[in-house]
Amino acid sequence: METRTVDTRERILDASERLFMAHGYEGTSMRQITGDAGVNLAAVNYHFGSKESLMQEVFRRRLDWLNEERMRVLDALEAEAAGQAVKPSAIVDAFFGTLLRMAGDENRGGMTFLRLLGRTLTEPSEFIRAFLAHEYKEVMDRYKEALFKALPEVPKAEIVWRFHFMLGATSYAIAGTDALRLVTDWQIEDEDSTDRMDRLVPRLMTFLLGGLRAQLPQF
Amino acid sequence: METRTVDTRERILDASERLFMAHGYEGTSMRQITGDAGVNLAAVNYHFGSKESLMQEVFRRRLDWLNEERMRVLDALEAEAAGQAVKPSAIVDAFFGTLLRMAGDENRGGMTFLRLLGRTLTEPSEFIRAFLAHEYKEVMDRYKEALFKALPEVPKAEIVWRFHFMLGATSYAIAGTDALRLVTDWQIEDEDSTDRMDRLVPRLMTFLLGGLRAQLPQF
DNA sequence: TTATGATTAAAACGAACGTATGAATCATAC
DNA sequence: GTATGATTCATACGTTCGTTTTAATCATAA
Repeated sequence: METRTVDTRERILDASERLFMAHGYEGTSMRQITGDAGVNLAAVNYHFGSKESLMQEVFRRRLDWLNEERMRVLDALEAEAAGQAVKPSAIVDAFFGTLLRMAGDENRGGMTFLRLLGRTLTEPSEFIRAFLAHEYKEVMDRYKEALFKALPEVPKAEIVWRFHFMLGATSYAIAGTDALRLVTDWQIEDEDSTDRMDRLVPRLMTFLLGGLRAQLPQF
Repeated sequence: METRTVDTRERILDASERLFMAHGYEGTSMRQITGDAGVNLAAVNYHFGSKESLMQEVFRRRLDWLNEERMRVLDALEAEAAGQAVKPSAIVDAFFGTLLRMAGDENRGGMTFLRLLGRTLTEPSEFIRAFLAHEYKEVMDRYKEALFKALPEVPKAEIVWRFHFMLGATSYAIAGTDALRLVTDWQIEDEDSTDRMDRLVPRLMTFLLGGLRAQLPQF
């Protein structure tokens, strides 16, 4: 009962991750998934119950670790700061850097999962929206509070918005690592695709911090 | 042949814009669209040929004006600069500000279209990706060149990436004008929803320019 | 007023969808 | 080796999908 089950479940989850990333939830059929995974059509309903539950499991498998890691890192930063405010750059790196570094970790989904996450955050079906809101709530609240403390001179509403802008920039940065040229037909000459992800992290971080710390707009 | 046809076409386009925005392309059925529009099921295929062509027309109806307007504004800026480089803030406002100001113009789709555009940029089906790439190519190239000229000390690859980050932040800012709390459960207290859009423009612009002009990352 | 072309309407098409069923096959424990 | 429960398999169910077809209805010009 060991290897068969585990293999089948994993194969389904891997194929789903790939296909949901490429074609979205509604655009991916169970027959594509089971065909790609090389398992029987009925296997998804046997192991996961339904397509919706499968989608949730695809996310849970990755997000559980990601959000726990984010909590751990922020815990460490706050312990180190010993009551003082944590630097904004450290908070941003803990949240977005931890996410981006998943791209290099194939065991945690790598680029495929990141791109799936990026696109799903803007195309949420009702059920997945509710699911993500629940999965993310705790972490979001922690980081929000940390930023409030780190930037006491910036109004809270402004911080919330800027966090949201950062999410968007990051989402596009991920989703568009090769989709960039698909929309814009741009090319970045002197880099091959392995370099690109390594350079993306400092590039994006610089951009995010520039935006986060920008001078307040005048009303 | 006048009012009937035009009405039916417009009613279909309006309903499609709403429904595609709310549920995505694959998640919206022709029966929902024609039901919502109050027209016969066959009307879509009669007037537009297919669901794909309908989707393209939904975008063309709005993007044609948007991209022409972006061209006009940039033309004016460059004429005014008389050979000198245009200020980055002016370029960013011409591109993103022009987009955001559509939100207040109900005749040009308003928030509904903006949110549709925002979500579609990250969830493109193959056919719509190709369509958008074609629709946007000319404008993108113009603005890219303008930014190269405006920021000669920043490497071109860096500018391309930052443009992409700005697109992402803007897309989220739009798509999330009320979806923010759906993912994060955040609330921005002291503002009602009419205020929110007006304040969003300067907020986002500040963020974008902060990111665009951030000090270069150290490799 | 009648002929003509454009539009709408009702109904049906085959294909694909997510899911359920019951038999076959597997691994394990006795 | 046989019984038992877990898993896989082939197949079918009922729905819904985008599209097509054919007839009815409308607006307009002769």
